[in-house]
Amino acid sequence: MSSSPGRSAKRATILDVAAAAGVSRQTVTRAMNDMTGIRQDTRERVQQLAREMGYTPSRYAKGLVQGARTAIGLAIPDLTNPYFPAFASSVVEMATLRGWNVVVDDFGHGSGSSLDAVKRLSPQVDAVIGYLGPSADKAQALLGQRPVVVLDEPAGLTAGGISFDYSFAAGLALERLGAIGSTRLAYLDAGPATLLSARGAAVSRAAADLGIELTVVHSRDSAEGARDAVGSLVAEYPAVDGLLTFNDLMAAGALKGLAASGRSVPRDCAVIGMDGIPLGLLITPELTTLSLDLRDVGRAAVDLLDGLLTGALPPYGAGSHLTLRHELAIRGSA
Amino acid sequence: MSSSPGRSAKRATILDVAAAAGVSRQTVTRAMNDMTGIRQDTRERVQQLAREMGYTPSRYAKGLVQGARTAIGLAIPDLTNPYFPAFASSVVEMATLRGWNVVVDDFGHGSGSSLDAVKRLSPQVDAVIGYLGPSADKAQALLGQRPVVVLDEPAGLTAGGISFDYSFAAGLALERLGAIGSTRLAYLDAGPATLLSARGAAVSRAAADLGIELTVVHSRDSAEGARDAVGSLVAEYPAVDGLLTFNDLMAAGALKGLAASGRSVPRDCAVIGMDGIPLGLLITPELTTLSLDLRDVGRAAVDLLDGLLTGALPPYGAGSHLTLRHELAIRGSA
DNA sequence: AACAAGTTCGTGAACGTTCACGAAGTATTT
DNA sequence: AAATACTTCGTGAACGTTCACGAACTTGTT
Repeated sequence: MSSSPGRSAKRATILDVAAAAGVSRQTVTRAMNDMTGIRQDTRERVQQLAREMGYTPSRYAKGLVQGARTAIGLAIPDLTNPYFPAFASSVVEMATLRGWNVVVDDFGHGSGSSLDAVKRLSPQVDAVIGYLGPSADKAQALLGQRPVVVLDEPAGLTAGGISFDYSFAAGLALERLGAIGSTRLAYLDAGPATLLSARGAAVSRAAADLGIELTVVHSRDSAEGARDAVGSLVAEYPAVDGLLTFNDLMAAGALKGLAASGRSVPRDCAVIGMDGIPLGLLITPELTTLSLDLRDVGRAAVDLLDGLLTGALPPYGAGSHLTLRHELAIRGSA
Repeated sequence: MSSSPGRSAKRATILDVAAAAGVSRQTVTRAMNDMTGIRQDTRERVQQLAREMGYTPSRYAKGLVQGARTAIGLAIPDLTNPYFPAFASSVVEMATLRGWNVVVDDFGHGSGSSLDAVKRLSPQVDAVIGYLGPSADKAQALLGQRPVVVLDEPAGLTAGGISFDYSFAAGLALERLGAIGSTRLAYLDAGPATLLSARGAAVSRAAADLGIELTVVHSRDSAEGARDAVGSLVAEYPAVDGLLTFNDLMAAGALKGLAASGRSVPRDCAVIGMDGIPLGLLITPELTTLSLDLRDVGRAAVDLLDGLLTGALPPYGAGSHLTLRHELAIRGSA
């Protein structure tokens, strides 16, 4: 059926090219890899022939004999949320510095869970860094001995991990809101209303400890979701004068929601985001946020993985888990 | 020197595990891959042993015998510019649908050129999609027979390509600016002042054709660069009342620059961006832009690559190059 | 013309795994 | 107790490449 010329069947191998050129394997190797010890005209003839036959050396055979280049997998929930590319960018940079390749899998297209991502990644990589969520332990099991660095989950489930001190962050935010006189506070969490995120839990606890009234509302993890949720929030709870959000993207949406409801930020209602992505500096007002240096996070993840891969760091041991702290970046919104 | 226990030296192979367990290769294979035909207790014993010895099957050997999974490389100038993750997200999604893996390389860390990225990618992938710029032909040479889909470059240099009809886009933008009464126009290009980008050339030509006055200024391809450049622009050319930018990120910066200079958008000066990234909806005013459906771009790139890989599409032939058109998304800024 | 030195090329082995098949052992039936 | 069926395991071959080494050919020197 296919009218494509002499295709399919099987890929051409080095032996096919050698036979066609009337030379040996080794000569073809020399021609393809620009090695020495081959006459110029044969080199060109072989290269030409290889091109015509559509020959490409098998990276598997090559890797087998030459020893492995290390490749790591990066499992990301949603490249559409600007937090993750910022993180990914830093991981890719640090990995490239070490000569590693990075295979990226984005499991946010409704196409599945982090576990599916790890399954797809598994045959191609020596290790994984990712936001794997609660199924991190299953991912580790899937990868066997290969190290995994999980972000934003409790220690111990995987070989390595990085988490964040949300109690600390929540304290900073509540302190700031108190300082500027906000007393009727709300927190906008990501995810279904039935489930409180780790960030949400920390904020609730911190508020309770300080005896501060806090309304918790929920929306999808997106700017649009946040905008709509904030619209409902101010309708039901008009007195709200301080808002903390799950992340910066939702804070941006919240800003739009507040504007649509005729509230001025920060005069009527202060807003604090979380994570400190560059987007925060482009919106109006500029976003006050609990900031994280994403380059540091990426660097820390890759450093950890490096230690795990070389064996310098004990898996599951001390030093293989890191806790980072946000700092408060005060800008226009609170 | 290293005090890590029994590490380094060489990776454990399947034979090491087999010897340690007193069984054969094949039995280890059966244990590791959860295959049938093995007793439960030997399976567990082997798995346990493998874990202790730090054994991980070589993906090269596995790939060699099982036949290749296809992996594609994605070469991106700068993951920090929100345009590229939006594009990357779509490529990753489409590739995942086909069961491909995606190796991402970001060459924007000052660490080098697109050619370096392709060099790093080459040993790991079967094909490349990327914004390779003018050195696309060299990249193709590097990859030999393997297909390359280049974005935003003229046809013919590589096996496949996708470009954009900037004349058409420029026409749309100038028409809109005319319709809302802007007559003293400026265009903010990315890159050094000595070089006019393809986008810039198209805008200049369109303006000349229409007999419209157009001032061209330059800045780095970043929001900050654009903000500063627009500050200088309004200082030197106070009458400017319409601004077109290289892309949306720079438009966002321009908006900040105009605000800092006390100009109201769109009243004092209208602004039109390019590419239609989601960010445009989060800033104030919402950005009028020459919009591209980035999911379409990613889909088109992967479709093209698929055709080239299977041989359904002739390399360098008709149908292996696509030209897409922007459409005008009218929002608040113009 | 003979020898040395350099250039060009080819052959066996190895990389680590899975596949196809056959051998041995164990349970089930007659 | 023998025959059968099933379970568990092992062995040769193959995947496609590069490395180490040696053979053949070419050129230069005495």
